[in-house]
Amino acid sequence: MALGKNYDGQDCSFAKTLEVLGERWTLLVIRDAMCGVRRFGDFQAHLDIPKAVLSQRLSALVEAGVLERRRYQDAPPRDEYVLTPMGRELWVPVLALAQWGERHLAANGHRRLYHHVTCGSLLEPYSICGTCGRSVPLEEVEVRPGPGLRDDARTDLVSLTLRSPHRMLAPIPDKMGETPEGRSHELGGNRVRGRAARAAR
Amino acid sequence: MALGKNYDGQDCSFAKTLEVLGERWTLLVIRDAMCGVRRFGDFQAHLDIPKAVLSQRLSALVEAGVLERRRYQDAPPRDEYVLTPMGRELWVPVLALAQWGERHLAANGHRRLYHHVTCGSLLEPYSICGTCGRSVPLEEVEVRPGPGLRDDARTDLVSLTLRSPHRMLAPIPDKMGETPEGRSHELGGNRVRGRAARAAR
DNA sequence: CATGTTAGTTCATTCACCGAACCGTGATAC
DNA sequence: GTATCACGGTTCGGTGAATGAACTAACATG
Repeated sequence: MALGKNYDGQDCSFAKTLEVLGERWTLLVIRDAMCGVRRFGDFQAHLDIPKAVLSQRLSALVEAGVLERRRYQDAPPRDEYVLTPMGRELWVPVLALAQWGERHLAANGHRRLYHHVTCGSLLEPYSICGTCGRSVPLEEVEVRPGPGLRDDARTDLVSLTLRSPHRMLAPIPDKMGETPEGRSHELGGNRVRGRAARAAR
Repeated sequence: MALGKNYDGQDCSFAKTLEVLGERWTLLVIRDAMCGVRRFGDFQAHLDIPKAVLSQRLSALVEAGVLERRRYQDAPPRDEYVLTPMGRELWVPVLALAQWGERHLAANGHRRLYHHVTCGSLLEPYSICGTCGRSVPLEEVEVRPGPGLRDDARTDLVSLTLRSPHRMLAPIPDKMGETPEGRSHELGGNRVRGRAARAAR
């Protein structure tokens, strides 16, 4: 619980919302899920979050109906976590928070640009497409790297994938384009290899 | 800090946003400020938050530029906390989160309804007025109690004020309409008297 | 001068987060 | 077949933040 249980008389749904979304890491998990992150290891490498916390957050979000846990492989049992329709509706507040941050906290220019995938236009506030004038749902959005992303040293699979334009909700691929070596410096985590073998069969 | 300091390589402003807004209680403080709560005691009584935490959150929000601390009385030095323009821009994400919660988490119907004050229409997502079609800024919004608020037992000044329609950002009044007595049951906090004396001079 | 009000701070306890280590299951290497 | 590795967790001890109660400061009231 994000705010103690004594909420019997609390008067607005905002508090209830924060009970579901307000804990540390939770909104970042949701944002990653919107970008197509589905697997435990990808969340973990990209967010650099303790596994125990990630596990608890994923379970809580499944419990709350924001994520759905889905078996995608039985051999070693593996699940992935995907947004439910209820979770996808969080696009509005998530984008609004992101755009607020871009306006007021991004010193080096925007880091992520959100485009309407059908016409390519940049999204304006409220997820409104500058060309169509319509409000664009998450399914029609593409993230592109912005100028503020220049010096991004992260080497995890999600960060690498998002260095190119990426359709929201489209799964992060199993591997990247075979960067042969010279990547094992940094702080030990963030390895990219591995899934290639299983995926190749 | 909401998420540890190791954010050198973090890739989206969303994380930075959550460093400012993501801590426990912070968004509730902002939401209260949008409703016109300005004084330490009113925040404290309405949110039922430990004073130490409230003090820390208010200072952090002032530091971040979301709130402005403003002396309103010198006799005993007293400050009030009001939203800056940057803080007022948080209306869009705050409303979006509130509306998401109302849709998905409010079992007994909506608790708060947000109306465009000039034409009276209910606000749609993105703070768009159903009648005008324009996006409505916080300054033109009125909160009204919704059907889900039926059994609201809270007796603090803010809750009492919000039982009637209230213009957003309009300060919570110093006192209510003299409910003579019969209010000192409950759990000890939440007293309403007191400010009448000073205000009357 | 005793009491009350408001906005804090201080302090001890409790709780959540953290990182490291460990575990279970299956795949791969030898 | 056995050793090793990858993945997705769980367990556990240490740390830091949240909590609630008590205390303080500055003034007002009676």
